Amino acid sequence: MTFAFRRTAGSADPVSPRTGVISTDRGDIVTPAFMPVGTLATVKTVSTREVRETGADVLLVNAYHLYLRPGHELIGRLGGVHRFMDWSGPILSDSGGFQVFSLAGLRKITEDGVRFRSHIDGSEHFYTPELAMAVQAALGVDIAMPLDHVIPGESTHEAAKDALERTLRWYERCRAAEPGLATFAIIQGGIHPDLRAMHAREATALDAPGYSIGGLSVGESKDSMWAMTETVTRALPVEKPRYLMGVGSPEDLVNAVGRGIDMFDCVLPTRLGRNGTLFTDHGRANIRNARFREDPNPIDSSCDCPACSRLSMAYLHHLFRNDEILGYRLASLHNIRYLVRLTERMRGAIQEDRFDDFADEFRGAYNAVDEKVRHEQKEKWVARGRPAGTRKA
RNA sequence: GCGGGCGUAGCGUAGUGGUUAACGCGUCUGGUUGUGGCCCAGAAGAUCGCGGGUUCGAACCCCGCCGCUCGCC
Repeated sequence: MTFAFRRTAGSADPVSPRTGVISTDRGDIVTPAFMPVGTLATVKTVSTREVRETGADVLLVNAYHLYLRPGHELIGRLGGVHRFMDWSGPILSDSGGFQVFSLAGLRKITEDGVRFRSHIDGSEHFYTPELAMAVQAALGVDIAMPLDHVIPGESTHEAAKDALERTLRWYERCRAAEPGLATFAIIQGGIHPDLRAMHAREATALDAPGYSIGGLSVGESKDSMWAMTETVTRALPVEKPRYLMGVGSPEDLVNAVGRGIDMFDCVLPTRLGRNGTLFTDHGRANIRNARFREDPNPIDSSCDCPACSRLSMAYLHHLFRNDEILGYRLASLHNIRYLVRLTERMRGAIQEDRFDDFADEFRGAYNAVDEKVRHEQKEKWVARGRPAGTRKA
C-alpha cells in the first residue's frame, strides 16, 4: 500500500498554512481537505456519486459502528467497504476509540483493551488495539486510526498523562498488528500543553505516516482548543499530514488551516443539514426561519451545489416545513459542498500567499450576521426592561 | 319541537369556588463539532362563547341567549 504526503505550498513554519497532496492507491487527496463523515458506510441521506460531485476526495467511516453492525468480516467477505458502499476513492476509518468513550456503556479500560457494552443491543465486547486494526484491515481502508484512550475534556493532568501514555503503547501495538496499513498516530493530552507537546514529540519519534489531533472540540473553550492545536502542530514534522479530528465549522476550518492543519472530518455539515441549518459566507442560515418562506433566491448564489444552482430558499423552506426527505439531502449536499469549496478557496489563497487576508475577510463576513442577530436579541431584551444579555430569572 | 352533552391560545385538551389559567402539537428564535433524521433551550400567543346574577372571590355555581353535537319525535 502506498501512502505519501508532499507539500505543494506554504512555509517551513510548522504552525502555518500549507497545501499538499496525499497519494494513496485509490487516488490523491489534495489538502487542506474536508472529509465527509459516513459513519455507517453512508454519508447520511446522500449517494456516493453525489458526494463525489461535491469534490470531496476522501470519506470517513467508523470501525466501531461497522464492527457492531453489520460486522467487519461480513464487509470483508463482500469485497471490502469501498465496494460495499460504492466509493472508489480513498477512505479513512476512525478506530472507534471515541465511540467507546462517547456511546458505549460500562466501559472498563485495561492495558489490554477496553471492555464495553454495545450501544445497540447491550452485548459485551472486548475491543483491543489489535481488533481495531483487524476491523480496519477487513474493511480495506486506505488510512486507519489506532485505538486511542479518550478521556473527558476536564480530566486532570494525571489522568490525561496516563491515557496518552497508554495511547502511545497502543499505537505501537496497532502498527505491529497491521504494518501494511497507513495508520496515523493520535495525539491526546487534554487541555494540558506540556502533555500535548510531549505526546507530539514522542509520536514524531515513531515516524507515523500522519498525525491526528484528538480529544478537542469536546467541550473545552475555543481558546484552549486553538492553543492545544498550535502546541501540537509546532511539535510535529512539517512533512507529515496533520488531521484535526471531529472539526469542524467553517470558522474552525479557517482557524485550523491557519495553524497548519491539513485534514478535517466533521458531522456538522450533514447533521446541521438534516436539521435545516445551512452554511453561507454570511454565517449560518436556518432555512426553517419564516423569512425564507417566499425567498426566490438560492441559499448562496456563488455555490454550485444542486440546491443552489436550481432551487430557491422558499422551496428548501417548504421541504423542511414538511419534513420532506429531499430537504435533508439537498441541505447536506450544500453544506458538504460549502466546506469542500472553502478548502478549495483556502488552497488558492495559500498558493497565492494571501491566506491571512482571506481569513480576515472570511471571518468579517461570516460573523457579521451573528453580530446582527445578537444585537437584535439585545434590543428585544432592553425593550422588555430586562438587563441586556441576561435571561429571565 | 323535546331531552342530553360540549363551548378554555391556531388545533387538541387539563383545570369543577381561592395567588399571575396548565399541557401537547403548531408558530417564532437560538443551539448541535472522530452522526440516529433526533434532541435541547428560550419566546410569543387566551377579554375561559356572549350577557346578566350569586359570592370577599367565578373558567368553575345560577338564569338567559348564541353556536356545535348526540338521541327521541
